Amino acid sequence: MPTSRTGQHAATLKEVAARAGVSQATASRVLSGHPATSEASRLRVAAAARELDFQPNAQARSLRSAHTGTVGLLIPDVRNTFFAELAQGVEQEALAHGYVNILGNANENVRQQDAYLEALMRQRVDGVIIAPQGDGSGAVGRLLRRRIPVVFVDRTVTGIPVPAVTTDSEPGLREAISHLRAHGHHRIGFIAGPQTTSTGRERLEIFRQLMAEYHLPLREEHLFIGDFQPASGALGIDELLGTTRPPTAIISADSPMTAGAVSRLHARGLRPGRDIELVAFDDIDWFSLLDPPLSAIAHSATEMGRCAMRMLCDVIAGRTPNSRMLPSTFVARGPLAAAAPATPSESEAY
Amino acid sequence: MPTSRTGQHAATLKEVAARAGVSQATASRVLSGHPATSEASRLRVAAAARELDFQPNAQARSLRSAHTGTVGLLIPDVRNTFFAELAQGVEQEALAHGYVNILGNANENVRQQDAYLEALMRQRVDGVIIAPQGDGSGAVGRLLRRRIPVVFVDRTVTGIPVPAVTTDSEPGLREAISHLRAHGHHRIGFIAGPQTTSTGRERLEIFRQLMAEYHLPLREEHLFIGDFQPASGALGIDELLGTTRPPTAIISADSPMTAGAVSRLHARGLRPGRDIELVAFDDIDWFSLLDPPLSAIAHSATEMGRCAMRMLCDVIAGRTPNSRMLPSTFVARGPLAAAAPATPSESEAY
DNA sequence: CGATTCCATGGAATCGCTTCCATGGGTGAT
DNA sequence: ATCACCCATGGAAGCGATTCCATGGAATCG
Repeated sequence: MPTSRTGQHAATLKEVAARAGVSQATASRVLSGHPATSEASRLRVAAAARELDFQPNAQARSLRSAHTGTVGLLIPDVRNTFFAELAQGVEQEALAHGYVNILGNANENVRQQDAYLEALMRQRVDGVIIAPQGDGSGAVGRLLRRRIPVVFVDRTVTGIPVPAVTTDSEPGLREAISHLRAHGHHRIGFIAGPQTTSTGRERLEIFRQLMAEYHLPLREEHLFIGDFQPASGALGIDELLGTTRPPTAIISADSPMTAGAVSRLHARGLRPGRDIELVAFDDIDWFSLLDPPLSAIAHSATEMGRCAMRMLCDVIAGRTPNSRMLPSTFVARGPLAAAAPATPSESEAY
Repeated sequence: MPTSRTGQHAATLKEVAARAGVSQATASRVLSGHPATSEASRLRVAAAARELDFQPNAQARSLRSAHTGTVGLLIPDVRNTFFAELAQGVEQEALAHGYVNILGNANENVRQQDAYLEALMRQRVDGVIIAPQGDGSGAVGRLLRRRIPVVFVDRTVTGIPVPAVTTDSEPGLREAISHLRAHGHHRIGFIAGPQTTSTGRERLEIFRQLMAEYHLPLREEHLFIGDFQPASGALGIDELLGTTRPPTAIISADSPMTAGAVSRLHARGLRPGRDIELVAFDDIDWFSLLDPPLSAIAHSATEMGRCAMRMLCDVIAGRTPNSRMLPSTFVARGPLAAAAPATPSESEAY
């Protein structure tokens, strides 16, 4: 059992060594698993450490050995379920690799992102996983100049060559649009994310291409650029429904905006899935609890997080992992889940 | 602009001092805002630091000065919106006080909680905010023995005298039960949280007392003990509805269990708020988007987080802040929002 | 004008740990 | 029995900052 130390200050290696009757060097070797130790000293040191309730000082250790055993994870918004799950994925994998995770929340705000990155650099984290925003002009650039291992997750920054794990939004969006068309929707609106983020740009771009490919008319007034936050989803609904020929279906580029959109539709007395079709990017558990349930484009946040952390381990180890794209799939629910008249090929697929 | 250093290694104070043509001591004083510095050296050092893109090494600094500028926040589940918001609150306040926040996720698991606490102690955080579980026998006890500043948030551990900010669940539950009774519900079920957590125990206890106080019959088979996770909410529904005289209303002790409960009710073809009344503890934004919307007991997670962080600052400063209880309120929605026949006093309150 | 005070400064110790290097005893090979 | 080798060990040098203490020049006072 831990001894009667009053706990005034944490025990140091020196004290442990003294108590075990060995040198500091030997004590250090035992405690950090160095092979060149004898059974005898191993036992003595282990006992002393236990008795003194010894916890190595991570600061001192990393000051000397140049790595800290911590990694930083910077996400744009903890309250966004997608990123919360992503964080959980990173964390699980980090723990498995013996890393501690410092989670920072940029609040969809470049300044706060940079402030956090500075803090992470000061903490000398061994690597950083970041879902970046803006261009690489701020702290992201400094990170790279310092040769700190970095992995991008979910988002990227154009022109910055960093391994990334992202979602291939194309298959999910394709299926969604194909479903919508099959169900008779020709005027499809899009509530996009901020064009300062790669996902914001990319999903909008793919949407445009697919609309063209499926020969669906796209009016600029059926596009709304939001900021990935709930309020802008609500605003998007107002804008899109205020047009002369409003869309009959709307795709929203992330779940917080979708929440805002659903809320505003309710306020207008419209029910998504009945009076107007709504498809969300990101599949959040409560979407299926609405009545009718919401169709969504799903991709695994947890898997993305785990993957990013494994990649970061590679970068830290000096390797250069390839970027990865995880698939997205369309989850048809409510009216869209019913068989559509004009798409025999897809129905046969099941 | 930052100079042409290749960024091979981070600049050290020594290099800055050399470039500025002053001693290390002076450079240190300038950079840490010590008053005893001349205008001249202040300018020279600042310039040198900027040119070398100097970032003080937090490890070295805290090795010497015994505080690290980091605090730890340990929550049971990031994916639980309540705790995500709480984390956001803590983080905002921490940032405002110049602290960086290491967020740990215990996953509602005592072992993982203890593993994280060990890591935080190794990192020599200046303080810890924790929503604890279990008794104080594990790492929580060691934390205190080490005299590391600790604040409990949301939950507490009985017998451990640590400042805490918690929710007073009584007013919210009282209003909820009073509303339910006014609307003719006499058989009220309860899906409780794990009895290893203070909130799990407390909410159940208060529920019992209030049922007695309102002269409502309480059957043990209308109580289900879950684990604060979605699956147990679903299980709770099965158990409670499997009784010979099932409850007409159910209160669920947190939002993930509520999500599970709603989901299971759907699967059974029942709609909460219509076929059976359901009231959630924790008010999550999508509750109001269901049809009919879900009534809930609300308390502010963000405020709780901010409050906890302020309290932790007090503890770190050597003060002994008083524990605080934040109020809970009942948000009546759907059928429960309609005026009830038999409660004139409450209706008049508005 | 000489003495006291003040303040910016540099030298050097220190925080707790890791790790290089030299040492010495024990082992296996010849 | 002798030599080479191996391996556990201790001494000591840092890692990069902060901070105490002594110092010397300028400013202030009598």
